[in-house]
Amino acid sequence: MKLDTAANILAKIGNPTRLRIVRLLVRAGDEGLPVGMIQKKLKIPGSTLTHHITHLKSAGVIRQERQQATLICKMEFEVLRNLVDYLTEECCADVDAREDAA
Amino acid sequence: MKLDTAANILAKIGNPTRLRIVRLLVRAGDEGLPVGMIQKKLKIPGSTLTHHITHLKSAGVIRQERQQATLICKMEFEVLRNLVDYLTEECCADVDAREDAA
DNA sequence: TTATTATTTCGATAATTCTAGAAATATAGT
DNA sequence: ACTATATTTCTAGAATTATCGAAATAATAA
Repeated sequence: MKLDTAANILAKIGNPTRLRIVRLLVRAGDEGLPVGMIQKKLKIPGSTLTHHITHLKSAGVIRQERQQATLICKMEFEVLRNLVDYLTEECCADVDAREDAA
Repeated sequence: MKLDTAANILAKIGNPTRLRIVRLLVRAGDEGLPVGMIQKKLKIPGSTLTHHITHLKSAGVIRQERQQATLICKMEFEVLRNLVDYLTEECCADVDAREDAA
């Protein structure tokens, strides 16, 4: 994973409201959760919620699928997993500090 | 780890310049790296670098220790590890979606 | 105590992000 | 066609963050 990609995802889920959305969707599993249900739980205006959903989608963290009149938000678990892997590698990198890699 | 704490750390390391700083410091290990060395590698003005270092310190991601005339930046590895743990728990949370937890 | 190197603080501007009301669009039922 | 529900788009103001030059401070050596 490229540094800028990782930074982008981190920045997106680094917003408290969006991190709450992510938590909800992770717990919802593969079934996902309708936008309306997320709104109900977070108690924020729809336009604000859409704003945050747009950010999460743009970073590839979630996707949306229509089911009749309602839109279901689903976690892209692999993206999240890749991010954790990236951080883990960074975190546990060999201590024999390479001089390059900036 | 509280959600807001995690979100704060994520937001801080979600900036590309700061993520580069973190990478450098992780690779530098427990010895850390002087501010000047970081500046040399990132090629950014000192005041800009200080700005980012201040953010990372405020989130507890790094600390600074003086060694004579130079300030050494060091990674707070445990904080990073805790963050990864938090994300991993979120990521691998039980699929039997709890109705609470928002 | 003057000079030098290392780093921060100050201050100002530009850029981005957040928030949310109002209007628009989409889907489906009557 | 009309209504209701679900969600987004538009828009604009507020808030936060990023950038960096100039001046200030810290530590040390000459």
